[in-house]
Amino acid sequence: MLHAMPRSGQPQAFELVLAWVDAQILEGRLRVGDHLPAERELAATLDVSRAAVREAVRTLQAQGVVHSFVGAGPGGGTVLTSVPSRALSRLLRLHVALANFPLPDVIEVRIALERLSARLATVNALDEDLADARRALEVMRDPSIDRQAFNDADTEFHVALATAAGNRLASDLTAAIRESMRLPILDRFRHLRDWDEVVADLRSDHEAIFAAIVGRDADVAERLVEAHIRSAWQAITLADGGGAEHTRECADRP
Amino acid sequence: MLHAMPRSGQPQAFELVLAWVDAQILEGRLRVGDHLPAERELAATLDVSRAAVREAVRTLQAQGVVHSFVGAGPGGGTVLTSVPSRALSRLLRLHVALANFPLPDVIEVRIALERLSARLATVNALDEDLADARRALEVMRDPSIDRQAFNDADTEFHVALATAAGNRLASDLTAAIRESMRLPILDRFRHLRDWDEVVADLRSDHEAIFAAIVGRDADVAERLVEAHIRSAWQAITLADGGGAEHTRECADRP
DNA sequence: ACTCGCTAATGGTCTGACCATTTAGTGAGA
DNA sequence: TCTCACTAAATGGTCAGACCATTAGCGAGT
Repeated sequence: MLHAMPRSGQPQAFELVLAWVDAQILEGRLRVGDHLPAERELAATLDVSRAAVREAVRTLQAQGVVHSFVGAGPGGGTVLTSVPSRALSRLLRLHVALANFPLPDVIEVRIALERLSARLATVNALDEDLADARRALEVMRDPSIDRQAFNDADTEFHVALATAAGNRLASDLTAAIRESMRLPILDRFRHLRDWDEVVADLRSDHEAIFAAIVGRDADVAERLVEAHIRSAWQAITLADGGGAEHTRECADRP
Repeated sequence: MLHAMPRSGQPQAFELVLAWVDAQILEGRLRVGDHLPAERELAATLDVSRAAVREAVRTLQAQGVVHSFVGAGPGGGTVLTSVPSRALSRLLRLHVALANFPLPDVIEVRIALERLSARLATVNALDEDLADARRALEVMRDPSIDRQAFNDADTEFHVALATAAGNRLASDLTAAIRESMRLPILDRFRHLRDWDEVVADLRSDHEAIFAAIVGRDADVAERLVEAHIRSAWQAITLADGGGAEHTRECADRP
């Protein structure tokens, strides 16, 4: 049910390797921090070529399950990791770019997740957990900040709240969603006419959300987060000069 | 910021290919349904080996972005797809198995997502959109149903609601989360003592949720969904005979 | 006891070959 | 002219074997 089957019923060579690793993980023989057998050894064990093993490793790497290091001894080899956020980010980003996930859908999910995070942060977060969020607020207070830097600090604020909430899945998804929307948001930011007005609203939204969380008012925090995300999205979609509508997410990386 | 850098500053060969594909997608030159250049051709274009291209393709495949077909002509080649749900499922399943995402965290996110889906389904879903959910309800009404079949119908019910809600990201995430919890849930099901009582509760929960949705009462639907998920989780975690606690997700696939 | 250098093991990469599958064209036969 | 079988080409799938850069560990020499 899980893996795509090729034309015939035979699993592909790299799927054999994936199935082997799956089984090891499921049966608890492989845990985070453990080393996979060396590529040549695993290839010999499973009677496939080393190329097949490497393709499987790439698959696992794309899922954030392993990370490879060159060199001999304990420092080298392919190790089970626990960094799913990068993998989630890349996956979401690609599918948003392909329009498999329409942005309005993403926004709704983002609201649901950040409402959860706001509530959890209100209940669980200690003061030092909120240090990152506080720092992001400081950065956004700078009147001379440019649009990209503001957006990055904005992202950091929301991700910091999600992290402070202590729910790993929620925070990783939140980070992934923000990352997936980075280019579309920057594109709309660029076409904003009343930037100063928008950024003032965003600033006060953030301050109010933060105050509600440190004030331990979960209901208000939840409500403010939802209102903030909705109004911000509306501001950069409806109020733009119309230039963003037909602008395909154009690459601006150096 | 996105891709892991190897030891030195040089990007790895397969990352060159990924970057190229990324750029094509971002600039709109590659859309869903389009063919990637043939592996040999792409290798020549980017001046890397075919093995490197294949590793990149495996990465993209793991992200649900492409699917490969053997053979010449339009029927063959590697094609951009839009099936992120399998990729999401596998990613979540692995990380749940590795305990990178603790199950209680997953449950909280699931509640947030399904509350959203319930609300959206109440507002958006036409009657025919709910046919799958209705069919799953029928299946679960069978008194002689075994635990695995019940769980599969249960999953189908929740996923059908999410699909009827019309939010692709929410439904894909819901499906992925259910899939990632399948083995842990089945394991706990197996150790349940008062199965008949639990299943009766689940049945009535589902019927009530469905009634609230067709009755267009979003608030009630949301509330019922959250209560249902919480009570079901509590029933299979707290009320089990203690056997599930130390049972590592043991494989039961054929 | 310390240092230097060698060796082995690792992943990273490339080359070149062969296979199975599929399409498209081509030619022989009706 | 049409039809069918066959061939050729293009595709991904797989493998074997080589070489490289990096790293850890060991051992000889000081």
